[in-house]
Amino acid sequence: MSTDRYPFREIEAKWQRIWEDTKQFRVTEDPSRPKFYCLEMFPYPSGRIHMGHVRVYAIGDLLARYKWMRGFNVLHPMGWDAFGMPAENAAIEHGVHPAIWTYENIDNMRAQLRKMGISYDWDREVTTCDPSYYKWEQLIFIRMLERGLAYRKRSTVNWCPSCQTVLANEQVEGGRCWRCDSEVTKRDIDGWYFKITAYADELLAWCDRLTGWPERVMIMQKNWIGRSDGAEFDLPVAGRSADGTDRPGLAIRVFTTRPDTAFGMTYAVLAPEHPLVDSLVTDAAERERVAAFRAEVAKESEQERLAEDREKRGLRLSATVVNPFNRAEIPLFIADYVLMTYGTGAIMAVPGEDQRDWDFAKKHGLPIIETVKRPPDWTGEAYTGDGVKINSGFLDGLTTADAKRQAIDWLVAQRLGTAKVNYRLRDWGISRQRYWGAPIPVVYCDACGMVPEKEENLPVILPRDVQLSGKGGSPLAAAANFVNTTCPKCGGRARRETDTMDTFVESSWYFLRYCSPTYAGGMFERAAAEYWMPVDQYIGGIEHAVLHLLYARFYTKVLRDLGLVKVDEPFNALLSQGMVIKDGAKMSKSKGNVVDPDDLIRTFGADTARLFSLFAAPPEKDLDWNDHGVEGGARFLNRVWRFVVGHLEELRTQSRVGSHHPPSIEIGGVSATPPMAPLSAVSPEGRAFRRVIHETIKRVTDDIERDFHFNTAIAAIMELVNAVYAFEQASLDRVASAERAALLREATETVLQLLAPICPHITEELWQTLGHRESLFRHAWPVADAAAMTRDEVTVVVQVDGKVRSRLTIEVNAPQADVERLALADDKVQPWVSGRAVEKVVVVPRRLVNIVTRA
RNA sequence: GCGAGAGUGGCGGAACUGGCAGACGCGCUGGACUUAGGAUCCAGUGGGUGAAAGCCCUUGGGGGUUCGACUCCCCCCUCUCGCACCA
Repeated sequence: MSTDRYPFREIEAKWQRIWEDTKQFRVTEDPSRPKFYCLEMFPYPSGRIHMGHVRVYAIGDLLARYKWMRGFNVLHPMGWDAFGMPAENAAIEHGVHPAIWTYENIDNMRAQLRKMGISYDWDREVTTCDPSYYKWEQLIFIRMLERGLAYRKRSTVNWCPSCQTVLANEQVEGGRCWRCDSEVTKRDIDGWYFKITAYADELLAWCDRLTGWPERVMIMQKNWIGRSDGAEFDLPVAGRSADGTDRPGLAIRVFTTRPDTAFGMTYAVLAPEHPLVDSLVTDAAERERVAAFRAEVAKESEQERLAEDREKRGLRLSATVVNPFNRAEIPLFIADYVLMTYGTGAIMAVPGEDQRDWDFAKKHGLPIIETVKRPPDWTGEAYTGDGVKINSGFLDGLTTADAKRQAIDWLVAQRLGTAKVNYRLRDWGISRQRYWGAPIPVVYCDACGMVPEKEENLPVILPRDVQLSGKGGSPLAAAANFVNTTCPKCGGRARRETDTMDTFVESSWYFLRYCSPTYAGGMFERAAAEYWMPVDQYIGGIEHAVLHLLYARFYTKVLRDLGLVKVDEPFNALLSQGMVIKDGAKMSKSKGNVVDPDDLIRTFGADTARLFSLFAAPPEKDLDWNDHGVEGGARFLNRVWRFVVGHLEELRTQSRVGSHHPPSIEIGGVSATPPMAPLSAVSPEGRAFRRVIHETIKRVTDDIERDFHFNTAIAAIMELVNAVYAFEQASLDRVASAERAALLREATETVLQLLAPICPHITEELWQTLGHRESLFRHAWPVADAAAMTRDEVTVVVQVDGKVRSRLTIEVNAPQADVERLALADDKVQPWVSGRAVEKVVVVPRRLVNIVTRA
């Protein structure tokens, strides 16, 4: 590699120091300026940053600095998602206290991030394991408790045997723990829940309103919430009416999205764990069969669940139920394909219109009734499409949609059921049987039961001295000083809750804390939050599509309903960046394809690392890391450096074309250079070059502004630099030296300005070298000069029958007829037209002519 | 199975509302400067054919719409991601 690289080490250290010493990126609320809240997902302090961090923070900094140059008041903070399992595991393995481990890691990572030269307002740094932070979420917990939004229940939960804790549904991916990839098992356990289901509809509705979010993420969230509209009604158990009347004594409540198919119900199914099963069994023998079936299902469920084409297993009960629609008595089963966790845990089975029921019916020899007329060419099994109702009593002849409504109306009229909406979304289980998390601020008193801690006693501080074994059970339970307390209500003896909160609770509101990070009077200062919120641009990995991003949306709505914030949604726009890949695989130690950002920055500098991260791929796509590509980035920056340093004398002698020392105007604290006056009497080379300069400004601005296409923005800057080199050569004897110097100056400054958000150090340095006293980031983003971009002539492609045969250079506004005539007369076109009849000529102004011929 | 997205040179990737396919970078080839260069600069670089001008082919495959298709429509293939018995 290069031996004469620009001195990036000194430059980067120098500017990082200057930005910090002058607190250049410190911001305060300023109602007179437009604000821009730019936020990247804060990191877990694992100890070292990785290339994924480099990428996301490079993207964020580009946007922040760009907006800064556009005159926005930019909030760009950084902090630490500091609670979590790895700290605890480190403690168990190496005997370091999680707090020490965490804070050391934070120091390391902060130092690493500083070397990237990102425009953070470090005065706003937030660390979630600090009691002054989690105090406020304890307070909110109590508020939620008061409103029934936090509650405790015993339930079957996801248990990670490796992490020794409960996981929320969102934290199980394909039956495995999201963090450690262990297979998740089931457990019945008491725990705390946040009632996210109360917001299911609102979360869903906003999915369509958050237009700044990627479609993909919104679809994932919609699917996760999983709203389905249908009906719920009772199937009376035959011979079990309460008092010999029609009113059902014992009945099975079922949920269906297809009430229109009720006449096709030929059996019904309960989940094996359904609580009613016990009261339905008639004798000891059946009880035994049921117990055996349940045991079998429980045993195999975990592995079987993942098996493809799993056979549906079921057991017929002696009890039968009555289909209220047609009074038919039908068999009742328990079967593994019905889940207790969804709907009512029981279904009406309509094999004619449901493939699962069809499979089961075939296996158990149950009748199949079609209730929707099949299309003429139908050859499938269960038919799930729309159509006209048949075999359905009073619904016959209706469309499926009408029949659904009528069936529900009928159920309501008969007082048998109602319309019902079900969600796949479950309440968020937030209890963790771990130490390194925020304590849940409640106590258990023998006399008063569960009692929230008094607000004035908050925060409930996580005790320092705790034995961590990793062997299971909440570690806090063994901390007698912590557990034993007094009841906030009666003053009697009480025990503290020993579970801690899911760390996703901290990340559900950190963006609010950044608005007023040291505020001691509450979670955040109202005025500050009202000024800064919502986040204008959020940037982070797709892996949080339904985790953090859903929780944060929910939590924000809770805070809104508690009267604390005004916004409905925390993040106006989301950019979800792709992974960093190398050699076709995600970087990992086991694959040996890890690139260490420290090494990278040491060898090439932060500017190069950032440049390549942004250049190699558009942000939403995976980035294929390539060491040679990085060298290309370094080469480009060297090229910029060499040009400026090598032409310093010439560049310094001249101010910009059009005006000497353009006056500065102030836009929101940023001094703007007004557009250049149009040039008069300059050489053709000079005009062409200046057009390239201003076209580049437009391209780069559009690429950033329109769709985050930073890779093409960088390509455009590279083209401009190439053009600078070319012009430098070409202009030597053809352009007057004053004009040449002025244009080179304008081009150079433009390059530095456009490159500034991407590579802030080298550009600051060269900007200063050119004689500027003030930081580049106190100068405005350049504005493309429309006059410079006008052209007199354009190249028009001439096609004959769709194939390019020639090119014409013509006046921009040449009349269509002239263009057509010139094209037909062209030497290279002639041979292709002669002997053939010209059928028509298509002229696309300023672009192309297509001559269509016929033999 | 359902849902979403993607298939373009040796590689990463460009191509706005249909209008010169392959920008920019990597790699490679040649040249210049050099004691030397793995530095730098210049030139070339989709495939085929040709001495050259040129011609033909080319955006996963096959149809279609159109003067014109990477772009729009239909069918198929492959890959990635998400959900996965959600009634």
